Amino acid sequence: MEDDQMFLYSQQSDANSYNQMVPTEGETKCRRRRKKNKVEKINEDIGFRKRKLTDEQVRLLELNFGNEHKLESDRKDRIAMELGLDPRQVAVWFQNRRVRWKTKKIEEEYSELKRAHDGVMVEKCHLQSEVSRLKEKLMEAEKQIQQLKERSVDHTSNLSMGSPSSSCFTVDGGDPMFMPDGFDNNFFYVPNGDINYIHGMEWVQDLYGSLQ
DNA sequence: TAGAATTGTCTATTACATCA
DNA sequence: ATGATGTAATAGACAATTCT
Repeated sequence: MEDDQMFLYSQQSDANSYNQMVPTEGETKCRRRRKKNKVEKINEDIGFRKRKLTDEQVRLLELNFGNEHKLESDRKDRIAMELGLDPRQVAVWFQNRRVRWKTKKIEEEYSELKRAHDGVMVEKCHLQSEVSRLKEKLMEAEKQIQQLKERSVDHTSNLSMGSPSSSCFTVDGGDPMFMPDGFDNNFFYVPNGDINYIHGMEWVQDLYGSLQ
């Protein structure tokens, strides 16, 4: 029965039905909804039903498609002959197969992009939390620096009232400097003997600037 | 060389078969 | 019975190639 249907199909698929329909003059360019053509009407009249290709036919078509997605005329005729199909059927199968292949490829590319995007988003979250953590640390450091300055002012006023302090020293004959309790003096100590408080502040300012 | 015809491919859509 | 899905097939547009 299937062979009979194929025979009928081939009988109906005359050369005219393959030819490209050229739009007639004045015909609108927009797409119209397709109506049944002559061949379809004839097929309907004689009871022709669209049939699926056999597994073997599909297997061989897939094999050919795997080799080359495009279909030259000679190749189309040869495949059609081998499979007992109309060349037009082979061309249609290849066209639909290219569409499926392209759709699948787009889906795969989308999945890949989404995976990459998700990875970047996770990385972004990590970096944002790291920035928050560092900002908190910086604020804490600034608070401590402020406290140091305030104590410095207190010590200065105490000194002026004659209260000595072991944490007091001077830099190049400049203003007296004070270290807070528990603060390691060596933190600002430079081996060549140059004790430089200002350089220490610059380090903090640089750090702050890089986090802005 | 220009323009008509042909050919192949694409997108959009329809029609039909099959299955849950 | 029926809606969803897959796929064979068609229509129409367009570009490249061939023909006259």
